[in-house]
Amino acid sequence: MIKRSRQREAVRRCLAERCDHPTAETVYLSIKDEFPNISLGTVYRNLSLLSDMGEIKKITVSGGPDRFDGNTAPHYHFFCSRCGCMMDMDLQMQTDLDILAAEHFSGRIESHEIQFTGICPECMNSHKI
Amino acid sequence: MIKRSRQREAVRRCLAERCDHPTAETVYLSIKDEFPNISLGTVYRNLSLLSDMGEIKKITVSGGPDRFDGNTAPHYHFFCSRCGCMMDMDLQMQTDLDILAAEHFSGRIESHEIQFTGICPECMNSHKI
DNA sequence: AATAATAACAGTAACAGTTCCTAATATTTA
DNA sequence: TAAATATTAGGAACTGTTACTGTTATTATT
Repeated sequence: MIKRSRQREAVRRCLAERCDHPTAETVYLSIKDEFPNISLGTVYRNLSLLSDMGEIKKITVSGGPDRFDGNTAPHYHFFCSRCGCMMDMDLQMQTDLDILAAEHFSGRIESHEIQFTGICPECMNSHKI
Repeated sequence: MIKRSRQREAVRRCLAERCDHPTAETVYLSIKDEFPNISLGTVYRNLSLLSDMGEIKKITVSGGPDRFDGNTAPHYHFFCSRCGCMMDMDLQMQTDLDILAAEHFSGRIESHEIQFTGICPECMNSHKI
């Protein structure tokens, strides 16, 4: 039986409010204003709990800590190789990819994820490249 | 100036020979037959060295250690959610995706990666699902 | 071939991100 | 209100990876 907790609410709320796909550490620091002595372990536990319940999404990034996404609707991500920021892509789901991939595959394909890489808009502006 | 070393050759050869996208640990154990006292650090160092030189590719997997791929030609991957194995997909590169994604994006898109998820052929056979 | 220069090594300590443990606290049930 | 128990804070422990150090292997020079 699951009980509600203020800390878990705060984690949930934090992810709902921001769209920058924060890390556990960032969520922790962000919540610390409201709960000065929240534990990092609590943040981790609730992040994976919410993730297991399907209320948030965990995003694995190469060579860095995991990030979390409050937007559970299927969508793709962009990762800036310059500043390391991550953002959602405005691109409809390519459902046909699963079908296309299944043609030469004898297993079962359930889903796919796409991660784009490049230079984010902000980096394009701030530095001349 | 880079000098050749038997250990690095072994790492390179190991990845060239197998197509199961081994982890650093797996490469280490595999090489240990030939070099009984090779250091895990040496394996890590050479894996990232070869990766930096573009001779192999590093693959980041959610909730597990990094894997390495001796096939540097652009291709997509499949990850089995049951046994955790990883395999190459027989699907041509969807280069149009970068163009499509760029339409509603003011940054610069350089590339993309796709990872399919589901049940691998072997798991489909061995267990009735 | 011998020597010098230095890249790479083995071994190990340190590190980052994450999970696990315990006694205390908060939430729910009765 | 009291009992039951999920959750917490805090910190120890764990995993994957990188960095450090003195030694060894490889290459360049003589």
